Amino acid sequence: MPTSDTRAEATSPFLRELFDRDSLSPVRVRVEAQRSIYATGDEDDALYLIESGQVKLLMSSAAGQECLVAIYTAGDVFGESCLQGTGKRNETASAMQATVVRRVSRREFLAEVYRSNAYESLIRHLAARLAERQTAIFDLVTMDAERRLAKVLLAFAEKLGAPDGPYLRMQERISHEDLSQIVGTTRPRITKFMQGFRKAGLIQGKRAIVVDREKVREFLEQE
Amino acid sequence: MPTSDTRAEATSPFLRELFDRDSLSPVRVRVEAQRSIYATGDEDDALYLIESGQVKLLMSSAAGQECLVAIYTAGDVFGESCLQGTGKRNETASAMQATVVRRVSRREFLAEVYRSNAYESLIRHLAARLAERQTAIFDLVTMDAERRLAKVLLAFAEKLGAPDGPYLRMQERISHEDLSQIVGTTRPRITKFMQGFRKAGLIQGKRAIVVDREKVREFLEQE
DNA sequence: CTGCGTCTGTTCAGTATTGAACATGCATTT
DNA sequence: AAATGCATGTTCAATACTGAACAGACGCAG
Repeated sequence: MPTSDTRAEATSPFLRELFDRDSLSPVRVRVEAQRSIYATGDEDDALYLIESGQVKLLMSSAAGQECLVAIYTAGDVFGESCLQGTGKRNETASAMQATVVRRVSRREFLAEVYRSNAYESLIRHLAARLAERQTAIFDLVTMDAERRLAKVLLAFAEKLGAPDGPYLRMQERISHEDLSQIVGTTRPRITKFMQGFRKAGLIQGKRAIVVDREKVREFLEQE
Repeated sequence: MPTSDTRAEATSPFLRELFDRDSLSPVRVRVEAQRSIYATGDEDDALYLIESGQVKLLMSSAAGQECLVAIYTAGDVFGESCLQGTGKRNETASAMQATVVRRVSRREFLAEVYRSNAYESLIRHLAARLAERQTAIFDLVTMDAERRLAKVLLAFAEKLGAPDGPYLRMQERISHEDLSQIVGTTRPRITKFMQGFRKAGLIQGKRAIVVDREKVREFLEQE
């Protein structure tokens, strides 16, 4: 019974802390909204910590098809794909709003992991991300689009939302367009589902989305 | 343009070698066809090397829905999910035929990685698996079922097949049922697609599937 | 060589999903 | 306040997909 936070993953504190070490010399980079930090095919051999803002990770095909793999926010580390050691990115990281990141090269990062004997933590982290992706695959194969959307909303609410009675209030908006690229369906479909959810009381509001944790869980339970 | 071997992943030689070290004391286990090596919820804290046979990794829900995440064969290492350190399995590994595996506990495995200073290799391996899963997600979100099937066939042929002219001949069969759980569609659908592929010359034969690498690639290219 | 079980082939009605088009709403700029 | 631009809402015909049911083929154990 997979219940992981599909594509709204938390970063383990240890990874975050690594970026604070004096021995590292992270470069602080400010990125405009809609600008990419790295793109498919780039030779970018670094990891990033988000100081503020929001970043989406997307894969795309030559034909222009896109899929949103994950969204990261302040405190998250992303760019682990460089740990493959191929030197090339196979996805694009793009700022969803004005964002500030700290950048550390793979070599420096790994050297610091070595110095602090933190390999097992890093391995734990990667194994956990692997499990999350695996759960995402399971969801795509076995659940219908509506359910997948509910799950994604719940995941984001739990990651980004502030408690508000039985609700979780999300400050950051996610466009229907983005949601469709996460869920794997079309934009009009998302609109329809969202309306249904609103009617059923699973979510509330338009500007800031407010999610009723329990009701969404209930919806996901029912066969 | 993701082109990884979706769900037919090769194991890096270094991982395989680790299982040969004298300092490790792997337990050799013989598993009957259709028996599971570990199952969802099990407390199984080990990695496995396949000596002979074939293993499928599947995730399942309480409702009985299943999804085939990966297939591993002789020489592959699986069970990395234990590296999360939760002590519990969140997927099931099941022998598709009589299979012999070598089992090494996580602690022993990591100790050996430490002794041989091979952390970076392990990290590379995990990062690569992560990228593969990511590609699988992309495929599920952006491609239709027929294309996904073509891709899966190609991946397996390249992993398991022996060259035979322009073809790759697969000794091991994969049932339509299994394929449907990989691709995320129904069994009758797979049958239909396979017939279409046969007509178009992408594949040949019934017993042993024979795949025309080039033709399948062509099919995948065409938008 | 017979029966059994498993896998493949086939059909189909019902449903879900796509993709394209157009309409509306809501901020931001001028 | 009008104009602009972007996100959401709405519709619909065409298509893809599901799930269930049944038939045939094949391999294997008795």
